[in-house]
Amino acid sequence: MNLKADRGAATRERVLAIATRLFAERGYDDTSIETVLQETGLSRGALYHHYAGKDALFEAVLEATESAIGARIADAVRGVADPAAALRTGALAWIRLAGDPVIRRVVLIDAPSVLGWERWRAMEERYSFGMLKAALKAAGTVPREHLDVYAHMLLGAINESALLVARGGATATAEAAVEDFLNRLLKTP
Amino acid sequence: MNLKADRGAATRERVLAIATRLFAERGYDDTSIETVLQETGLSRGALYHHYAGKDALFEAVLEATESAIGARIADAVRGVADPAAALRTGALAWIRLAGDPVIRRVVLIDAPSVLGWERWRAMEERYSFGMLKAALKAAGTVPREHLDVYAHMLLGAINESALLVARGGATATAEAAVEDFLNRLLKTP
DNA sequence: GAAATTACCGACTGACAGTCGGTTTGTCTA
DNA sequence: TAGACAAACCGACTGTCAGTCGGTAATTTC
Repeated sequence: MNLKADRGAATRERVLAIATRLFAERGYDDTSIETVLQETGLSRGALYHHYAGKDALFEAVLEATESAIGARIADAVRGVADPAAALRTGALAWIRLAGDPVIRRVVLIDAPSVLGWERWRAMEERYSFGMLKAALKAAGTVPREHLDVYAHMLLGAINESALLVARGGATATAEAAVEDFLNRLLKTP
Repeated sequence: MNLKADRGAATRERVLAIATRLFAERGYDDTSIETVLQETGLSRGALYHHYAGKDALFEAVLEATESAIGARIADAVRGVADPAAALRTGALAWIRLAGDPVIRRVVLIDAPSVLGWERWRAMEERYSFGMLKAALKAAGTVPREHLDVYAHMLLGAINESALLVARGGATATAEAAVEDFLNRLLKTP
């Protein structure tokens, strides 16, 4: 079980890479399985052997993307001791990452409606949202009982500004505004 | 031009009401035009005579919904003199409205991906976002150059908590958290 | 009363996601 | 090492759906 398993894994990876590009370029709806087949050179049967359906393929793309984002933000934050500063650094890193069309289209726009809010939230929990909540807790300026709602609101706010930047807004202004926003929020009242 | 125009308008309204219900119950993708035809008793040709396509129908539904939301929030805020208080009142009203499945599904989940971020933003600008920005400006505690980004972040935050409540989260906790959130944000630094 | 406009009809088309009964090709075991 | 087994891969086929188009009927306009 080696040559064969490897071939399967390689195929899955190839499909994933191509599907990622297509989903980012055209969005979920305007990407046909037909196109994925053409670009990968695979047959219908082969594709459906590896991925249960179009949603499953999208979910795999999303999972890989979220994972990559998580790693890059973790990199940016590494070595920042102060929790509030880490939160700020992480948020700014995330905003800059949102310039990437894959992240914008796949993660910020299509994911909630394709997966449904439930599954989308579950995935976010494992990645960006989870990190954010932990950081917020470490900062210690938010009452325990509001932690969850706060983390949601904060993520919503940051994602929204990320979309704004991604849409061609002024990056510098947005970053300054986000810093200001966070400073106000994280101050002990 | 009366009997005829009236009949047309009545048909459009009937379709709109039924489509609204279907989109809210099943979401955009899982609502087929076929079903709309069955439930309205209309023919294909007639439907496409009134609405250019499925997106156009959805957009009409969204427009009507947003307009209704705007009116209800304006109602809630009417008579509140202090801008900051009005902002708080409006935000809480919005969160409560988000319990409605039509609003949750159509406005918060499907709209961005069906219309595309561009057209979605343009519509929000005319309704909730426009109101929010005006209120924020009136409050006067946010630097002018950050007003736009701030309004976006705030709307993102509020929408997110609205989704949380709509998904069955604790309403009271969420409302308290939102109040706290807004209080921190609106304080002059 | 004729021309124009509007509401409405339904068969048809093309695109697409997903299915299914295969064949081929490595892998494990008796 | 033969033969069972499973995984990778194939492509014709099906059902569903959005959208089109050449109509008819009814009403308004001139």
